[in-house]
Amino acid sequence: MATVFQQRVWDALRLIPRGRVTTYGEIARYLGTGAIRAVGTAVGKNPDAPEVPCHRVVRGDGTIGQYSGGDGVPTKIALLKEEGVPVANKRVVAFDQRMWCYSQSTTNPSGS
DNA sequence: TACATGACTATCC
DNA sequence: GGGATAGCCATGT
Repeated sequence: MATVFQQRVWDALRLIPRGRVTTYGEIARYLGTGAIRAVGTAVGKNPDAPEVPCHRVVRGDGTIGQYSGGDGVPTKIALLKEEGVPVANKRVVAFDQRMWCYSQSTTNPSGS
């Protein structure tokens, strides 16, 4: 049984566009909470369905982190590469540029 | 209700 | 730069 918290986390994952990645902290902030640990737990308990790109979630420092399903981390890396996100040494290449920010989709990046 | 666990992050050595 | 410890919130037993 999935809790509301988990459903919110999975919903946030669906907002991540293909070829882009985000961090657990960003999701936690998007949900309006600092439960980073809880976010990671929720993501790990996701049904692993293609509707929930859990592989697009990496750690705050750009490392792949962990993954459940397939061969684990190797599968996560493979999926990211397939979407156009190069990964080297278990770390996202140009992570800072591929980091997805929910704020940029709700606010004007150009600012005032 | 209380304790232990976890796909994390930040700090200290 | 790398390894270990503490803090954090939600979940499961």
